[in-house]
Amino acid sequence: MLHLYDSLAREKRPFVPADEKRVTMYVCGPTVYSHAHIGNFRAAVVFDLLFRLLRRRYGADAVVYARNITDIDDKIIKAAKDSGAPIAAITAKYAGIYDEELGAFNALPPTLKPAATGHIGEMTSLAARLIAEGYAYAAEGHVLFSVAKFADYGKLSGADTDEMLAGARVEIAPYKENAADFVLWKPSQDDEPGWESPWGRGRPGWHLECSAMIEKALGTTIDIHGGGQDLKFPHHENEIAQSSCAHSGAPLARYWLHNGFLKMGADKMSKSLGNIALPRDLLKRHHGETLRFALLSAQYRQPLEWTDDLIEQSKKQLDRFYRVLTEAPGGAAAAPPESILLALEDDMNTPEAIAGLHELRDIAMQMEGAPKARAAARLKAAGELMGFLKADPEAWFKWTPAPDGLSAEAIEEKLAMRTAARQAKDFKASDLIRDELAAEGIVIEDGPAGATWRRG
RNA sequence: GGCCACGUGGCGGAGUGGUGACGCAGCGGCCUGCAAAGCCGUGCACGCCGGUUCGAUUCCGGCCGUGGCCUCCA
Repeated sequence: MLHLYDSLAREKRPFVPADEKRVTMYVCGPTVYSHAHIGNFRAAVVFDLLFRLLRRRYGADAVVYARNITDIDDKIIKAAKDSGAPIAAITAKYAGIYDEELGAFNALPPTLKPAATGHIGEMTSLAARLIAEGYAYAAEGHVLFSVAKFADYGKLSGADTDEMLAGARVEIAPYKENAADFVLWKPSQDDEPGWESPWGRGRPGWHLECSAMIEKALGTTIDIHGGGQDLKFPHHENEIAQSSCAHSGAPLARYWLHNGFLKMGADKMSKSLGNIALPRDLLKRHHGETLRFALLSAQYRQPLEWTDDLIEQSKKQLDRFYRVLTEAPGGAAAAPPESILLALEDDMNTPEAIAGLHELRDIAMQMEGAPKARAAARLKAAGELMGFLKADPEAWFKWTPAPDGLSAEAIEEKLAMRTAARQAKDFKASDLIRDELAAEGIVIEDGPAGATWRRG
């Protein structure tokens, strides 16, 4: 039984989908105006893991996972103005890069990737319904949601709007009836992209996008809504308000999941602080799977400090797993052990699941022959459930991100020279070659079947 | 100021009312020509102060510290 911590209920609850034949999950995706950072990827990887767990339990075709693309937004408009490139070119470029880089992290493609600009009609329709029902009002080309009309506003974040506004540093727009009211639709200047609407030419507010896309792609009430903790307020609070009010009080999501942040030193990693690490740069030095392992090395709700040491430790652990696979390749398909499934289904306790992988590795390493192959196959199955151990084991150890450095051929050549020297008992010469290779980051290992090399 | 998290050994990071996480690093040993890998062994950690309890790192209260949200943000 899968258990998930529901941020709205503030407790871990057994997960029971409304319809086992169609399990629905929505996760707030990227705003595509520049490169995503590794913190953005934590959410994507965490919910990719959940997607995998759901697919395993309910069947690959029974899970509908939508991750949106925000391709209309003030930051995108600014990026277009700054660069002179058309908006569509910018959004297509960064949406493509996002998918490509996430693929390197072994993330499965979501079932659906709805884009905001493809749902303008749904958004204006939703806003119009909210006005008709008395939950929203139009003013000076804007459409605003009237927070006072929704009694549950603030329930998710625990926020009291009066209190929050008292201490907040926000300027209150004059057209707002209530300071906490938020924008559903806003007018566009002539040099800004816009769409015709009953309230004049304009564009959607960010929160409205998600509500409209969820309604269209997944339905009135979805099973799981995910995102980062910083989206709780106001974004998810506003989504709940919009969707519930448009649907006669029906809940937007049955389970709300929020992942914790990556930290750089003591601070949250964020674009505004500028202390970000980009997958684009990290992938130049590290295997995507190593980075995925690092992201999953803490339970998803906990903060995780992103450091080089974390990446190195992740690599070393994966090396130990892959070593088993090189020693016992090609085992028959196997099922992951129950203990690892239990850990993962317990609100995605990845550290405990990883401990289970180490246990499997220990068992496998002490075996030989067919039993070893079976144990290795179980390790591989358990790893793959988490999106690990997907690479060819031989290739894993020889993988290098950079085209510079010694080629495999050059290494093989030196290794052959060293083997000859060793056979002649000329250890001085053989050690010299080993030192030379070590200087290039190449580790030599003498095994019963001869010498092998790997990139350390 | 309001709201919400968190504080575990050198480091990362689970978990629990009463011996074990796990990993990285370290140390000792086996193996090896020497290494590497692997194997064996090893280290009385739970922010502070009270309370509840036969017993608390684990429950309750207070304090201190750190971080997040309240403005775009995974």
